[in-house]
Amino acid sequence: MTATTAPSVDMGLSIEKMEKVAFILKTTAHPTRIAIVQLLAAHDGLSVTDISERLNVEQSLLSHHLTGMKLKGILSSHRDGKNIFYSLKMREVIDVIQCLAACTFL
Amino acid sequence: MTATTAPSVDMGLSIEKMEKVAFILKTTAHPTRIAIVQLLAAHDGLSVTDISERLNVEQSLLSHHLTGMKLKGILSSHRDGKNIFYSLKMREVIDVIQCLAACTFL
DNA sequence: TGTATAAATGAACAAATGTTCATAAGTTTG
DNA sequence: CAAACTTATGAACATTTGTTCATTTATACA
Repeated sequence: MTATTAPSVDMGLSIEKMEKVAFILKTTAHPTRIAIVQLLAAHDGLSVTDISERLNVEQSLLSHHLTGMKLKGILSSHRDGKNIFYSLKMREVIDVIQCLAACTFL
Repeated sequence: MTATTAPSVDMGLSIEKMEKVAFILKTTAHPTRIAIVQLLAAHDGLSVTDISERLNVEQSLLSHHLTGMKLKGILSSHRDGKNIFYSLKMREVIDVIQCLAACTFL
């Protein structure tokens, strides 16, 4: 994105809120990341290898996604021995995905 | 995105659905586009200049967003005289935005 | 201590996105 | 038809995002 001012609106959502919404949408809008959210929604606290195997995504790439999502507040993690376990921090994200997933038109 | 296979999952959402969800999230995940959706959710069928003025976004840039969103099935449009009026086609998108917008933690 | 295992990191690169600017293409009206 | 107005388009460019690969860091365990 190049230097630009956010659009101004008179309506429901404030600019800041809109940007936060956009932020959440963006950080989640990727097949792998959505799969991660879903997986963790069902089984909280999985190790990287767990996730990697279940989703069939290569270690390094997965790690990039995970650390990114953690950085952005979507996930949290803690080490236990050799493994690092990830969990959903921002559980609200699930709602959005379920909401869209439920759409019949898809 | 470079050549990659989508992650496989055993869970709720199929890969195709997940990609469609990602698609919707992505095509909407932008402050201006979210603002457009919101605006059209409230006032259906606005002209480009209308939108441009209300959102304070430059004509050409807005047009790019609008035609993109139309191309992707989010919006529809029809010409009436000099003006072209845009409306929300995929109204489900509103739900997602409202859902996120309502989140108190934002 | 050395080896294996688990995960993160960083450089390099490819591709997608967002933006700007100038210009074209329809439409109305004098 | 020409001038004014409304919207689209396309090239150029900057920025961001996604991916790969090689390497490093951290931990466990023989």
